[in-house]
Amino acid sequence: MNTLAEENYLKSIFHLSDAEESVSTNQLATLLNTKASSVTDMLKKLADKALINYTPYQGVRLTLTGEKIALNIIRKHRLWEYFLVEKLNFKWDQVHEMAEEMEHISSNELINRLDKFMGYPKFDPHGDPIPDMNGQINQHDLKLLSAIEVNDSGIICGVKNHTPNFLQYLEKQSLTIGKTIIVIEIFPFDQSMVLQTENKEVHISSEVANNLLISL
Amino acid sequence: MNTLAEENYLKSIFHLSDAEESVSTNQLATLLNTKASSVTDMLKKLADKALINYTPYQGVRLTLTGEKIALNIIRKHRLWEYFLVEKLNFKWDQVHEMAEEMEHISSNELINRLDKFMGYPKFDPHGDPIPDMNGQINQHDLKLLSAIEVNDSGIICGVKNHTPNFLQYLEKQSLTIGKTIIVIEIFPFDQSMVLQTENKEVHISSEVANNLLISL
DNA sequence: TAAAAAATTTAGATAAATCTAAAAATTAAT
DNA sequence: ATTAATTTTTAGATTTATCTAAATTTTTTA
Ligand SMILES: [Mn+2]
Ligand SMILES: [Mn+2]
Ligand SMILES: [Mn+2]
Ligand SMILES: [Mn+2]
Repeated sequence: MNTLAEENYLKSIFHLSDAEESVSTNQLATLLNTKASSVTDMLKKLADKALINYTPYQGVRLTLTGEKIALNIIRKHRLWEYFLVEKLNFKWDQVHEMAEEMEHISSNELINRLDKFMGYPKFDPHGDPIPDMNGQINQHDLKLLSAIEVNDSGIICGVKNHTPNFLQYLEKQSLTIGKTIIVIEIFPFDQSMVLQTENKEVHISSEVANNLLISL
Repeated sequence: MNTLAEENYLKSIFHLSDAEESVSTNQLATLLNTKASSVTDMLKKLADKALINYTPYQGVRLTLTGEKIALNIIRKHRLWEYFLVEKLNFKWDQVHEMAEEMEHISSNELINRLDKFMGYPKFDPHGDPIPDMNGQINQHDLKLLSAIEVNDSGIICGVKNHTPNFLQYLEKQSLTIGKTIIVIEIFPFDQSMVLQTENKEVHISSEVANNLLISL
């Protein structure tokens, strides 16, 4: 149906999209590790296929069809990540690259059966919601840890940064999905924070606080 | 490491190889649904990479490195087929095309964990042996049903033809892996056969007998 | 064993996805 | 409101895997 390159562009456009602004050529070039000229070429092709709305120099938005396809790829990515962690016992920092390949396995029948096999999980190992077969996402609203106050408490429900380094750091500090934390102190100098976790106090940088998603 | 096209060529060369003769350009073109000239181009590339021994006009053989790679792809193919049938409840005639995609997922760590997860199966849903992580195959020697005599009995252990049509036919006749059969009669006119299966007599064509592998 | 047939390779093109360098358009700054 | 900086697009190449048509080599047949 669509090539591997096209699928990766659609997924990236989806991830860069927000309600207000359209996605720029350079944003895509950065995320996809490619050159702006290559992006322009691909945008023309995706526009020809009616998967994006593209006005030269004005960036792009996904069409409804394009969004459906993007959500299906993300569904596959997250279900495979869940499989790798829950069934094959990989750590949460090991699965992203494998899922980048597996998300392109084409069969929807396969992914729907995998979904059933695992009991229809709602979130992937990084706390990201898994779209259902109709593209519906169970979106709960989360706050960045850096946006909450001293004495507030909450549950870690997601990460913004998915790099193995960050995930390994969190694992080591027991700052993993589902853990409850309380903000004990915020140092105004560098916005670093002291957290009370289930068994100990942890001092984290603002960089870390900026990449942890909390449900209050 | 190797491209998808390269992997498919290596696998095809492996499947077409036998002890005596080398594999010809045309054999590969037929199996891969491509043109002889395309095959020649690829053979040069694989020879440059030292994955095959190629003498123009004389066909090819895999090098030891090439064979290792081919066996690893076949291992992945068969383990994924086993997964699809045993864990996701697909029928044996539904899994081949999906496995054609999945065999190219690169991680060996993944495939080794999948192997463990499933309890180190020795044969895929079609009775084909699954190479272990060192490329060792548990080869038991099977005979074509068409090569055995009246009153001989045996167990169905494999199929030579893997098309959905053939597999669906076998399913319907209860001629599936593990079933015991006895040859009741062979008609000299067309080499068709009457078999005694566990619950009934079945009359099969020589075409069918030519594609069923039996252990005596 | 020479001609005919078949198999294989070479030459030259094409489509997809990428690149560099240059041109054009947009945005920001004086 | 010009000029300067930034962003984006166009033009022209490159790489990979294909293809068709023609040339070459091998094999078969008479
Ligand atoms: Mn991921
Ligand atoms: Mn994830
Ligand atoms: Mn198969
Ligand atoms: Mn099989």
